[in-house]
Amino acid sequence: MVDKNQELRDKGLRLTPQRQLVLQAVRELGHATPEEVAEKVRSTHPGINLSTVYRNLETLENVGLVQHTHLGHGGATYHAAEELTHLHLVCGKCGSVGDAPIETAASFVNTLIDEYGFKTDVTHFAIYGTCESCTAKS
Amino acid sequence: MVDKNQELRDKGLRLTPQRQLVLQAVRELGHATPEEVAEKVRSTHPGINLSTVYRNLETLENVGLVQHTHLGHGGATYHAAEELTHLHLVCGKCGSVGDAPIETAASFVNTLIDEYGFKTDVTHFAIYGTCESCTAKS
DNA sequence: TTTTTTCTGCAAGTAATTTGCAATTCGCAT
DNA sequence: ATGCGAATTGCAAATTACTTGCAGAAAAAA
Repeated sequence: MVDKNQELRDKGLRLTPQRQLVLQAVRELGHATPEEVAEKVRSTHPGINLSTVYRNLETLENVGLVQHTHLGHGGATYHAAEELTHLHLVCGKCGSVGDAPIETAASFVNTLIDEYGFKTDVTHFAIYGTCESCTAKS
Repeated sequence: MVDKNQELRDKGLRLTPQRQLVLQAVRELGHATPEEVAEKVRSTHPGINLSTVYRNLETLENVGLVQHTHLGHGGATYHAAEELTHLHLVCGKCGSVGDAPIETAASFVNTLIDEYGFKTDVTHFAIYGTCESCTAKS
C-alpha cells in the first residue's frame, strides 16, 4: 500500500481519501464519465462532493495518471493512463464503448504521419460508428 | 436561385431567410460551432436568435444537408453534407482542422468491420493529434 | 386573400461543469 | 506528538452550452 501512496506523493499530490477513491474508481471502471466516477465512489463513500470528483480528475490528469477523451456526445470520459493500450469504438446508437488493440490502426497512423505530417494521439483515439449488435438490430 | 430554393423545399422545409443564412454560413465556414455559425449569420443579419440557429442546424441535419461531429471539446461542429468527403485531422494544440481523403482510412475501416463487426461512420471520423506545424514548433 | 402550419424570437429552463470561499485536513517541521 | 502553512474539500452560486414553451410572425396551401 505504500506503493500506491507513493504514486500520488511522487507527483506532488496529497493523499486524501477522496483522491485515492477517484483514482481507484477510474481504474476499476475502465471508461467513465465524471458522473459515473462519482457514483462509483459514492457507493462506498456517500459523502463525496461532485466538484471534488471533477477537481481530482483534472488534477490526476495534470500529473498524467488519468486521461480524458470526448467520445460521442457532451461528456468527457476518463480512463487510467495504464489503460491506454486500445482504441475506443464508440457506438452512436447505444453509446457502448468497445475496444480494439492499437495495432489495428498502426498502418493508418503511419500513413497520416508520412503523408500529412499529422501525429495522431492514440490515447485520444475514438472511432465513431455502429457496433455489431446495433447493426444486427436494424 | 430557384435551385437553392428547391433544395430546401424538396426536403419539405420552408424557405425562411434565417434558414438560408444558416445553411449558407455552414457552407462558407467549412467547420463551425453553432456559435460561430451564429456570428457569421449576424455579420450580415444581426437580429437572428441563437436558438434559431440551433434549431436550424438540427433541422438541416435531419434532412441530411449538414452534419455534426464532436471534434475535441464540448461544442459540436457542423459542416455541409457535401463536404463530407474527407477525414478531419483535429490538432489538439492549435485547434486547426486538416483534411485527408477518406481512402486513407479504407483498410483500417475494413479491418474494424471484419474483426469487430464495427461499422465506422466515416462522416463522423475525427482524428485527434498534433498537426505538422505544431509539431515543428515544439 | 384567407387559412393552415411552420418558424422565429424571447424568456425561462436544464444539464454539465466551474468557481469563490470558509472550514478542514494533510504533511512537514518541530 | 503538536502546530503550522498549504493543499483540499464541501457547499452554494455562477457559468456555459444548449433546449423548450409559447405567442406572434411569416410561409405555403387553398
